[in-house]
Amino acid sequence: MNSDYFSDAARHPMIRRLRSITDIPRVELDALMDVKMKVVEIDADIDIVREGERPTQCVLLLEGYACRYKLLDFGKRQILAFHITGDLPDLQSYHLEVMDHSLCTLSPAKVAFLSHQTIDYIITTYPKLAAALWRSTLVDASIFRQWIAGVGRRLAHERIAHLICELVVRHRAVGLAQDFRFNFPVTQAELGDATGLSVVHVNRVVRDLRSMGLISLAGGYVAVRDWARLKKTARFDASYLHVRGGEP
Amino acid sequence: MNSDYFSDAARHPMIRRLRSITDIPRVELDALMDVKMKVVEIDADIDIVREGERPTQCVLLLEGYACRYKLLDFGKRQILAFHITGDLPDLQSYHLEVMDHSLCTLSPAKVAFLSHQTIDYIITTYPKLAAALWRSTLVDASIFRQWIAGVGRRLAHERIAHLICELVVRHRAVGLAQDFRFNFPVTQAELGDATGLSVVHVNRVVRDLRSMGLISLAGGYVAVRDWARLKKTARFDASYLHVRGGEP
DNA sequence: CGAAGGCTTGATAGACCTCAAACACAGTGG
DNA sequence: CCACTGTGTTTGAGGTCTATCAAGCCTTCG
Repeated sequence: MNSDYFSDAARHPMIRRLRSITDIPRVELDALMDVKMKVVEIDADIDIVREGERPTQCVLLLEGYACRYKLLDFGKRQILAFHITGDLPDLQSYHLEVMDHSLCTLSPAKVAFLSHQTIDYIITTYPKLAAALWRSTLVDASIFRQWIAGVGRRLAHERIAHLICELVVRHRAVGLAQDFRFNFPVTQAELGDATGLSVVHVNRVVRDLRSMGLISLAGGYVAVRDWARLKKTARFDASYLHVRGGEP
Repeated sequence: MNSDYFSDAARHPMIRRLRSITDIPRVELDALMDVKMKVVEIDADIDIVREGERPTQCVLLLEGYACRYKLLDFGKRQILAFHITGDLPDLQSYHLEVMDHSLCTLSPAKVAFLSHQTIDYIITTYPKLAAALWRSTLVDASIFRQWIAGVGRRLAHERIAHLICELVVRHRAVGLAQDFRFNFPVTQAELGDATGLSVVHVNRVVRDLRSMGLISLAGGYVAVRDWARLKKTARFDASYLHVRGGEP
């Protein structure tokens, strides 16, 4: 266990995350900080949980990127969500026994494992934390809905711009993108699997967004060059992220 | 209040629904049946809640079809979910103050309203019901994930076949499609908005599925003619619906 | 330095869209 | 009873966004 993370509520990634979407009383925060978690370092491109498995614990992402995905026929893949520091990417496994998708690191990552028993204890003891955890899965669901609308009805440029807008807001909500620049260790192939596009097309769209002066994307980082115009081309409205205080 | 619905647990739509995905002790079921709900009849094509609103109650669908949708620019629309008898289509509003999408009837419907206060009472008093409600929103989220994969990576024929497979299983799970035939008061335009396709293309795909002898679709009803082949063309696996006892 | 993975670009192809119009059917009213 | 209207379905034709195939380039790393 790393005291850097867990000694101080302001630095506890899970607390930052939960507090970004809801208010939690001090007592319950303190209780959460006392929870024992096994911390593990994991390489990039490692499946943490696989579709069909029956996990007995949930993952808390402390550092790095992860994604959820489904595999389809003919090697096709659909990424369902990106996850960043503080996220609980498979909290649903607490109630849904069998994984209906897989969870995979996209970069070297540090994660903590929370046993379902522990979650049980938290939920039955701390009503506000219980509410916060439920709410967290509901925010995930809201993002899923937005993604359905994206792949269903948006053009390629809008989809990719929208995804970047989403990640900007989520990073900023937990204090990880001060100047509209943040870690983004995602290949163009993965971007394609997330947006339902081919690598080739992703590449062309990214080239366009770059040449329009909206973003720069290289070396595992995104920097937003023109937030207003990026939002406009994405037709982005952050309210679906249900962040307290709205878009930063 | 209609005693037909609420006098007997086996006929209570919400109880059928919750029991289809999880186990709930008798005491809590009885408690749920005692909950007061205002029952209202609503015409087809009426918005029950709209994006941006802050509802103080949740909807329980007693009869009829409803859908959740988002409106996009240029009159584009994306349907996010279909809802049938027993569903709680906007339960997430209990924790997410502002609606990020709208809820609309697709047929004449009968709904009951559950105030957030009532839900509060249920959750704080009956832990198994609390778990069941959370689980219900998690099943919704699982369906959203499947839909992302559908619009993102599946061909038109697969998408529509898959949607019908999903509705077959969901109807059967609550006893509403004995012989693989069930109510489906959905226009082809709405089918298109759900699958991310144009009306014209939906029409052609439906024509194909019909001529392949997989389904018949008319007069507000779907009948599955060849379940095995329909599943195969959809590449359908019901596990994402997290129905107790699996696919019927 | 060779291998591997990721990025980039060109050319061709296909799935699906848009436009347009005809058809079917139920409800309405004279 | 029959036009009239509106909504939903169906079909044809042409167009486009995006996929696929193919290949070259760059960077990283053992």
